[in-house]
Amino acid sequence: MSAKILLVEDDPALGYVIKDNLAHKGFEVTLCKDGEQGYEVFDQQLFDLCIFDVMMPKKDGFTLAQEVRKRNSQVPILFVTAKAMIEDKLEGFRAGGDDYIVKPFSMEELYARIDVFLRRTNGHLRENNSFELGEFLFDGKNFKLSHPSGEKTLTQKEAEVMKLLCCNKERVLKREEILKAVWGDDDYFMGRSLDVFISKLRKYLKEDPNVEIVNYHGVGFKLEVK
Amino acid sequence: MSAKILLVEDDPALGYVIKDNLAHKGFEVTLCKDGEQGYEVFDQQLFDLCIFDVMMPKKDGFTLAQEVRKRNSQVPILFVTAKAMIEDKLEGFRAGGDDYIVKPFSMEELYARIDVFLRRTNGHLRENNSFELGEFLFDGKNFKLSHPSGEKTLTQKEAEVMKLLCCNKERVLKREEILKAVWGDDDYFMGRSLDVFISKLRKYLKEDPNVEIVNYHGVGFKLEVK
DNA sequence: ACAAATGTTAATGCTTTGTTAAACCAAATT
DNA sequence: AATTTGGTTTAACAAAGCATTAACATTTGT
Repeated sequence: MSAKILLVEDDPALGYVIKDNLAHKGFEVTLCKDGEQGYEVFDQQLFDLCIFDVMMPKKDGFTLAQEVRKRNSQVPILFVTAKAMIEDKLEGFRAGGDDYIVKPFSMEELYARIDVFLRRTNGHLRENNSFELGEFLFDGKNFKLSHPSGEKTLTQKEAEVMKLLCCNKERVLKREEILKAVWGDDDYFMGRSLDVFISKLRKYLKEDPNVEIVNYHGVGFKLEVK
Repeated sequence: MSAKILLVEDDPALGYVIKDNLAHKGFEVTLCKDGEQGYEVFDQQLFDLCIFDVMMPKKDGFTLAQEVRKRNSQVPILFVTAKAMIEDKLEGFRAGGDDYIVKPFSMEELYARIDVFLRRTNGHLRENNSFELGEFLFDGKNFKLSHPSGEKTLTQKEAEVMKLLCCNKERVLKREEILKAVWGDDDYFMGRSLDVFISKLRKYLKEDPNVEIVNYHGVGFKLEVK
């Protein structure tokens, strides 16, 4: 399954070159021309990796990255920067698990970086599997949902759905996306099964009225924390 | 008692970020800027863990590690490497009980590694593989499981499974991981064999109701001590 | 008001796990 | 070389644990 990459780059020429190259390598690339558009698109799809140019009109790469992170999404982000930028800022992000690449760079270099990230994601290294959800704490690794009032161990499927929701907190996940990610496929019965799981999770989460899985009729679900 | 960590990293920015983060987590970190300085410092204090950057001026991480090994065979060493290095060399070290982490990495990942190491040191007896388990004491080197009420010598396989569980106490170990680690492979019958061993170990452990091997349906097992 | 989508609960049935015993195998012993 | 012995794997069957399906209620959009 080819990795989906969100590329946000304001220079049309460069953007096109990168997209084209990556596409040839078998990646599925979505190109946006500025930070705002980038955010909109990010909000609607699941990506395996983001590549953000740092200097962009409307919304720069760092701001965009911060907004993405607010979503609690764990996608790795690779920054493209014109030259040795403010090292501090870049290092900060690096410590956060992201990386950067300095223009001009060769496609080889870019592949190398992407490779590291994707290997890491699949190679179970990137497992920050703890999520705060209002009064809850969900440990995706041990399937434990804990709350001041008690602790519940979820089943595998429950945990998988929960994790997906947590990774995409405050954002509408399409039914299809969830089914694809957790069930691997999408038919009528799986859809109903998903509903059953949502129902179960809601039951577990009802201790804290501020945490809610809301339905978007005909679209999907969103995990909200007030 | 906070663990003492020796960090040798030539990049000042990265070194600082790591040190700062670890310090916040309650570790006592000593930062050195190159291999030579690192060795001097190592020579004067006892550390619970070393983190060495591989590529450094004056003395690289591997060389430093070899010198350290000559002195003190047991400190775990975590290598930090710029990119997919010569895998062979890294794997060699890994077999020696050390580990490595590839840049860029998140602090979460780093904690996870450190955690594994320090947990391994657990019963403050890293040399003879001793683990405390409630009322039990398991000596992984001599396969002896002792309890106030008596002592039992485990067989090879029993001990291997037991040890793996002990090293990963309070964590869910996937069936696949156990099979890979103990049997080296993973087929249906090995899986059943694992179940048989779990059953045996449970029998041995039932003297202390606070020690329990719990099953995670469809996933694996976890050793819990209440 | 109607059809489609979602919520909820319960039953059904498949898969995984628990346990015991027999088969198997290799090393040690006679 | 045969036999005993200790340990691991296979087999067989019982018991749990879960996801799915079904069935029915409720909500939403048109």
